[in-house]
Amino acid sequence: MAPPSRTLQFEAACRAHGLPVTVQRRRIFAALAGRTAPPTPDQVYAALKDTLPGVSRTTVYRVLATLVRVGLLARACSPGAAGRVDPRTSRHHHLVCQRCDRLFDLDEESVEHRIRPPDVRRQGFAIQDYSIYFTGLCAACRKQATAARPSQQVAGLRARTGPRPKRRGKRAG
Amino acid sequence: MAPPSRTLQFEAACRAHGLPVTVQRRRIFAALAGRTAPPTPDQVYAALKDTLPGVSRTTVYRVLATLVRVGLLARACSPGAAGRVDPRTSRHHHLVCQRCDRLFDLDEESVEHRIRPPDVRRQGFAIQDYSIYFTGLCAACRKQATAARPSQQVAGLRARTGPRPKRRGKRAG
DNA sequence: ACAGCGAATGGTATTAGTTACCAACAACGC
DNA sequence: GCGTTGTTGGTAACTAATACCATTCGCTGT
Repeated sequence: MAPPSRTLQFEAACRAHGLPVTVQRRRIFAALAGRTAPPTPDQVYAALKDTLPGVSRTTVYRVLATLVRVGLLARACSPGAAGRVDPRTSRHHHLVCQRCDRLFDLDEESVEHRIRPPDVRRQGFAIQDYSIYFTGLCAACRKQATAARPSQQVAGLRARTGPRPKRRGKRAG
Repeated sequence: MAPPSRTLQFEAACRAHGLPVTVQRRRIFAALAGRTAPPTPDQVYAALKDTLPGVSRTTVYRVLATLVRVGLLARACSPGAAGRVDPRTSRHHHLVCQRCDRLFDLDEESVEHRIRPPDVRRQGFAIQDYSIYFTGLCAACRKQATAARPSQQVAGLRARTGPRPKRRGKRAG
C-alpha cells in the first residue's frame, strides 16, 4: 500500500515545526484522519491500543495536544462533557475564545445570518435547531498574545497560557 | 424589591413539571438568569456558596441537570473541556445529538448559509472563524425516543438514556 | 396551622477524565 | 555508528462528575 499524500503532508508538517516524526504521532494522526466525527481522546486511545501495543493514554493526550498546537488537528466543541449550562433557552449564538475557552453569549439578532439546514435524512438525523459558534480571541487573551507571542501560539488541549477561569482552592465537599 | 416576573415564571415552570420549588433551585436558577455567558457547574457553585451556606456541589450539579431536563436551562458546547479533537482543520460544521452527545461532521459545502460575524470590537473580541452546530436527534436516539417517550425527554446533564459511546472496561494504565 | 408522604438535599465515596513527573528509549544530525 | 535532544510509558496526583443514603424540606389534605 503506497502511502497516501496525507502521510507525507503529516511528516512535512512535523518537520516544519521541528517535531520528530514518531510512530505514535503517525499512528494517532492516521487514526484521526479517516474519521468523519471528532472523537474523544479516549476513543482515539481505544482505537489504537490493539494495533499499537503499549501506547499509553498519556501519549495519546500529549500527541493530540501537540497536533492541535501545530494546527494539524482542531479542537471541537463537546456538548456533553463539562456540563456548561446556558440561561438562554431560545436560539442564540456564542463567542468562544480559543485560548482560554471562555464563552460569551450573542443575541440572535446581533448576528445577521441565513442558514438552510442540510438534508441529513439519509443519516436519520432530525435537526431541531442550530447555533453558531464564533471562534477567536477574547480581549484578555489578545492582549497577552500580542505582548509575548513566541510563535503564534494556538490553544492546545493543554497548552493554555491565557487566563483560565478555574477554581483554585480545594473542594469543600 | 418586588420579585421580577422571571421568578414567577420559574415557580410556574417548576409546578408545571411537578417539581417542588426549593430554595436551592430558586437560587441556582437566579444565579444563572443574570448571566450573559454559560458558566460551568463549578462556577455556579462558587457564585452561590457564600450567599447560600451549605449548598453542596452535588446539589448544584443535580439542580442544573433538572433545570436542563425541564427546559429552563440549555446545555452549551464546551470547547475546552473534554478535549475532543477534529481531523478537519478547515471550516466545517457539526451535527450534535442532544441525547447521546454524538458529534458528526458536516462539509462546509453541504450547509447553505450566509453569515455576517457580529461587531464585537467593543468587547475586544477578535473573531477568526465560525462553525455551525445543528442540534437534534441522531438516528439511534430517534428510534429510542419514538419507541418509548415518557414525556418528551430532553437530554439533561445526567439524564441520558440514549446510546452513549463510552468506554466500558477499566483502564489499563 | 399540623401531620404525613414523597422528593430533594448534603456529605462522602467512587468513578471518570486529565495532567505532572521521571526513567528508559527513540529520532535526528553529524 | 554515536551523542544529543525530545518523546514515550507508567504511576501518581489531581480535577470533574456521579452514586448512594440518611436527614431535611416542600407539598397536600385536614
